[in-house]
This record gives sequence, C-alpha cells and structure tokens, in this order.
Amino acid sequence: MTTTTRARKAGARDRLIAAAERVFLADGIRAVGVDRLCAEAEVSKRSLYQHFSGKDEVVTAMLQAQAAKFGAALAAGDQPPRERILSAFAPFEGDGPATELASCPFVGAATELKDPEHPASRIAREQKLALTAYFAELARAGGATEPELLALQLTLVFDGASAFAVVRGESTSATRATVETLLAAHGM
Amino acid sequence: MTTTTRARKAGARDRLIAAAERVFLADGIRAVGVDRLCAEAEVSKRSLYQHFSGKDEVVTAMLQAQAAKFGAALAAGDQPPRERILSAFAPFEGDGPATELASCPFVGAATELKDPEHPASRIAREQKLALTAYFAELARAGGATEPELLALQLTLVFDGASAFAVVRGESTSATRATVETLLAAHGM
DNA sequence: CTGGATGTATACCGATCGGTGTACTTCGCG
DNA sequence: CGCGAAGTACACCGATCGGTATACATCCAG
Repeated sequence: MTTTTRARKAGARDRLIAAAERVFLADGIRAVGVDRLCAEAEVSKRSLYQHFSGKDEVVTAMLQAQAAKFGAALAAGDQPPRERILSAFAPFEGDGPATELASCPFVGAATELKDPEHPASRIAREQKLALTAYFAELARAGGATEPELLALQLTLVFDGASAFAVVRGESTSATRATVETLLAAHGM
Repeated sequence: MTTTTRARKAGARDRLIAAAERVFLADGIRAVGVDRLCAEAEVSKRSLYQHFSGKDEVVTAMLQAQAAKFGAALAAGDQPPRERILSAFAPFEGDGPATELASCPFVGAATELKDPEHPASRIAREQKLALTAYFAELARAGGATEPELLALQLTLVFDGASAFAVVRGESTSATRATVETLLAAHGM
C-alpha cells in the first residue's frame, strides 16, 4: 500500500482519468484544455495538480488505463487461437458506421504528440509491441508457418482498419477478409 | 486566368503552402501557430490573411498540395499493374528507420482535426477513396479475381504501414510480404 | 511619373493556454 | 471533539493562440 487511505468515494484521480478517456479520445488531446478536462471530471483544477505533475501526466495515465482495458479485453474468453485472433478485430466488424472503439487511442496519441520521447508515445509503442507479441503467441499456438511474420501482418491490418475508420468514418468487411486470407496463407 | 498577375518572384501564397507542408507535417497542425508558420515561410502575418481566410484554409491548401503530389507520384512511370501496386508501397520499404514519407499526411490530418466536416478532413477522405479507386483500377487491369475487395485490402495495408511507421518509428518488411500475399490470393 | 497591387514590420486585440496561490469547506478517523 | 487529509472555488500569472489595424516599402503597368 502506498498510503493508508483508500478512495473514500470516487477519487479525484480516477474521475480525471475517466474524463480524460472520454474527452481526449473524442476531441483530441491538444484540443482539450485542462480547464475543460476538470469541468468534465467535476474536479477542481487544484486537485488535478495535486494528483498529476501536469496535463502530460494525465495523458500518460489515461493511455495506461486504455492499455490495461485493451489487454484485459484480449485476455478474456477461452477460444482457440484462430478465434482469438479474429475477435481482436471485432471493433472493426461490419460495414456500418464506425464505433468509437474503432479508432485506436495509441496511434491517435502518437500521431498527435509526434514526440517519440513523450511517455505517452512510449506507452503507445509498447502497446503495439505487446499486440504483435500477442498475435505471435497465438500464431505459434495455432501452428502458423511463420508466426512472427503473421503477427506483424495482423498488426498492420489492425492499424490499417483503425485508420480507415478514422478517415472514412465507417468500417469495412474487407478487414475480416484480409485477416482470413493472411491466416490461410500461414496455414491457419 | 483569375487575375492578370503571375507570381512575380516566389509568391507569398506558395511560400506559405511550402512552409505548411514542412512544419505542419513535421510537428503537427495544432502544435504550430500562425506566427511560427509565417516565420518559417518568411512571410508577414498580414500577407497570410490576404491570401487565406485563416489557418484552416492554409491547412486545407497544404493538404490539397499533398494530394496533388501524391497523385502525380502514382501516375509517374509506365510499369505493369502489379509493379505499380508494389511501388505505391515504396515509402514503407525496408526495415530501417521510417522516412518522412512513411507517415500519411491525410490520416494524420484527419486524426488531429477530428471534425469530419472540416474541409481538410474531406480532402483526406476523398484522397483515400481515390487511392482505393486507383488500386481497384490496377487490380482489374491485372486480372484480379475480386478487384474491389483487393483494393480495399491494399488500402488497409497502406494505412497500417503508415501507422506502424508513426508509432514504431521504423518500417517493416512485413508490409511488402502482406501485399504480395494479398495479390497472390487474388490471382495476381 | 504615378497609381495601385503586393508586400513588410510591428503593435495590438480578446481569448485561451498550462499552471499557481490563497482561502474556505468537507469528511473520516483517532 | 478535533485534527489533518482531500477537495472546492476563484482569482491570478505569463505565454501563446488566431486574427486585426496601422503605417511604410517595393515594384510593375498605364
């Protein structure tokens, strides 16, 4: 335990992170000022700077939270490798208008921040590495001929589908078709 | 002709657009103010507002310029369809550190702007549509079994490779491998 | 030569940016 | 009860934002 106290009610810190997930991902990191972030979190500005060193740290914390959620979502369920891979692409399923999950927060943050040394950029990079590693593990378990290559390819398609959703505002069934083609090409 | 005058020397307008391509793409649209943009273009602030209605219009004009360049690059050369497709992925070639061309200006702008009604977002969308159409045309010419699907798939990989470069700071040879797998799957 | 377009330099505008300082309240725990 | 941690409200800071105003220089065409 870091301190004796547990969050009494909701905790200003958690409310800030939750608000950051909502508002930064929806409107962009640079587009939202700390004033609006605090208003959205129903937290005083002073509290923000008691929990974080600055806006950048809030951004970093919210990306970390996103990473945790995404990791948990991947780990859930007990399907065989091939199905696990396919369900990683669930957010991009269907041809309809894109869901909010379809735009990857990590590439979004990295794009907006530019600076590769920014802690949030680091998290984004690590997250993509982790995704590729996850795919590689499943590819090996599924008996793919070249698991490392397949993992890289799936990552490409994943990010491509996300970009597609951002730019076009809709998803495409070509995503799933591509994944299946790649799986087949590696004997899965 | 819109007016009787031709640019006497270099034209403040063109210098602004050139500077915008440099600085907006390198550091981000929101990250660069009009003051710095003008300084970089060696143009007075007053001139900017004589040629453009505001920063947004400069952004739009620079994306338009990017679209023209990209279109011209695709149209150049006289290779057969399959080779044309492969050379569209040239910016992502090799495993080394990513070149500046590897990060697509259109998905970058759309990501940063968020607003799909922004003129620049519109250009980004149209540009991606055009890229897919271009791929589809080549796919048909090359005798692909499902040219429309292949075109969509290639667009996914294109944007995925761009995102990969942005987040990881390097390119991957998996891009070319993926393109070739997809081409093969469609009988090209 | 002269008028008008095109440009520069610079000061300025209100708004907002990220971040602080100060003073007051609320609340759980010993 | 009373104390200290945690939080709020709000005024304030210098810097920068996008955009405007004013005044002066340059240059080509009639």
